[in-house]
Amino acid sequence: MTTLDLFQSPTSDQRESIGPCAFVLRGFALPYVDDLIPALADIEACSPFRNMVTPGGFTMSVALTNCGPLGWTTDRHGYRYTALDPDSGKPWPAMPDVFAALAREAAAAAGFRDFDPDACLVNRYLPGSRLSLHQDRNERDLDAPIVSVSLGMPATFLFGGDARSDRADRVPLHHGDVAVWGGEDRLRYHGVMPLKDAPHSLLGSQRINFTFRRAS
DNA sequence: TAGTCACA
DNA sequence: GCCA
Repeated sequence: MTTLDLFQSPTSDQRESIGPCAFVLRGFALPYVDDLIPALADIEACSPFRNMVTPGGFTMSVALTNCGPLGWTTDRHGYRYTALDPDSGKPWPAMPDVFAALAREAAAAAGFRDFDPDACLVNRYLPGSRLSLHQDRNERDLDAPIVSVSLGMPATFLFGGDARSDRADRVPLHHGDVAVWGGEDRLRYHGVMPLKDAPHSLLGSQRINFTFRRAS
């Protein structure tokens, strides 16, 4: 029996290793999609997608919103997690149970037990949207993994090293795929190539990504 | 450097 | 790779 056998999950059709502690779970989110979409509509109704500005003064091509106790935001002064939506002044919408369940199950399938996310960043990519290489390093607890769910149009995920200059692997991500990384891979640089327009049957010309984190 | 640009 |  190999180490991976210990992590087998009945709902995980296919697991790809992209690092010592990093995996792509192909199609893992598919059974959840019918519940995720209406929940997303509720979130968007409370806290609409918006294009935020980075500390460098540039507007992100990716539009975002959040759900859960904490939400990731950026402005001219830096990145941070906030309890309130800066646009509405109200708390971010609650994290739907189905979101938390998916994140927890995916983490477990990748070998990370008891993942309890308090933040879900929701990113919307339109054709041309991209995310340049960056690290997720604004979370208090770096022991918890990152769980990233892909819906809609496919994208090329870039998975680099611990330095920005390290070469990045290109990983295709499709509707329903879930990427999970943590442990020694927790601080690896990653990003998304400019999105190509290839309309998805369910979501049209967009890609939705949920990124679950333990921020505090 | 959660972005953009110039240049090889 | 530079810049800021």
